[in-house]
Amino acid sequence: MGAITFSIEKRLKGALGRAGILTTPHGVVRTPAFVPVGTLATVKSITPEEVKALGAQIVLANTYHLYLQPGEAIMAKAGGVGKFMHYSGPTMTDSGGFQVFSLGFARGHGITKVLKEEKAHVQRDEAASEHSKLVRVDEDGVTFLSHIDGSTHRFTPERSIEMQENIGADIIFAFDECTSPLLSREKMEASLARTHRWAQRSFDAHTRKDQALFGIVQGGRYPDLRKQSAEYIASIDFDGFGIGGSFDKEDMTTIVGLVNKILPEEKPRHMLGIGEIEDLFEGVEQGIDLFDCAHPTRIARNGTILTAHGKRDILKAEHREKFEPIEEGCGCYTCTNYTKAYLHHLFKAKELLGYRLATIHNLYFIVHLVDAMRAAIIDDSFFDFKKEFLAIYQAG
RNA sequence: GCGUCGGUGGCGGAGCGGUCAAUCGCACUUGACUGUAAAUCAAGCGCCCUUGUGGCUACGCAGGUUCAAAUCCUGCCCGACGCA
Repeated sequence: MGAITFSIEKRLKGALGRAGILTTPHGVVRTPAFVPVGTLATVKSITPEEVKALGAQIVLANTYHLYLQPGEAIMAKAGGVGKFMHYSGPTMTDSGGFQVFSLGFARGHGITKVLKEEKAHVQRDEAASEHSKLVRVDEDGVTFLSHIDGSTHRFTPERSIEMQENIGADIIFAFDECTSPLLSREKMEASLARTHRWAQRSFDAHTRKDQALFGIVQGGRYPDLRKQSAEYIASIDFDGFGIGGSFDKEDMTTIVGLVNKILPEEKPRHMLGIGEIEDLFEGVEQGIDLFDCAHPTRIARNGTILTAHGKRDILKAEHREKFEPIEEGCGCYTCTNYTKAYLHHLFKAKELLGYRLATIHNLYFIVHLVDAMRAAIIDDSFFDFKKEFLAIYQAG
């Protein structure tokens, strides 16, 4: 080790949760923490200074997207993503493995990585392993057609690591395959075995010791495969771990708990791409230290505002004359300065400021919520906090 | 006063004898969004119901022609422009 250190400050009694401190070359992250997603070296619509100001401690960017534009060479010349985007805090990059899914099977199937009950009846295994024309997976790696211009590109574990070293984040991830939640058992097994081989190759390819490398646990919705994956990935000396892949909404908690019971507790665990309110509580309880998720920023741009009383669609006419903050008592920049009526107007008019203000609020909300979970672990009130918060949130 | 063009659903604007309850855009309503191809996408949008190759009322108003009219004819009302 060396790039990062992780220490546990307090454990959650009766569960796997913990409050910790993660130290990176660019600063400290108090965990559990929510990591805003800045795919293209920008958290869409807001500045890095605003990201910091709203309370975020670390940002995650994406290798596939940065590789396509502006290109890893630019990142390297700039002195790394952080410097390039003028963000001085800790950073991490995803390996591009998620794009195997998002540009592959997910495309055109209307399927997201977390499968909800209502959708479970649709074509469970039917064509579930097919990828779109943009992605082709083989043993050695993945061939992508650029979603931008259709040109062909090749990712292997070695290339992913090389690119991530050029991009230069503090924490990087092994190259994996994020599979569809509809994938059959048989195909899941094959994919998992390959992801394991890719994990070892990623580990072997990693040379920059000022960057931490996290291995990724897969296994879909199969508990035994998840267990097997956790054991295998834990056997490699990664600096930390990501839990990736797809889940059935109902048993995500169980699977995360099962995995975290196996992963070494002295290393940080990152839940990839999870960020709905209920899921964050479950994840923290089950021992997750970091979460990244595009959800809060994306729904913000689409007009959905997170509040303690549930989600609100700012586009609805009911907000037209509400000259009050989105959320009473919220300390974010948006709520302390602007009204629902104003945001409603901005969204109706498709004014850029609306997207900014909504993004600032949603990120503030979710970052502070996870911070509050941390505080609750420390003062032994996590379960009460969870119960009370969710009761109000889910009541709408 | 004469002439020309035009009056279509909340708005703009198609249609110009049947397949039109009426293309399309906007607006509006609802829903989705979980390691970001997303400032995006989907559905609905005359009224009624036993929800259907269902009924009813509709394309300025009133008549007429036709098996059939938003679409053709006549009159009236209204608007724009031109000429007096």
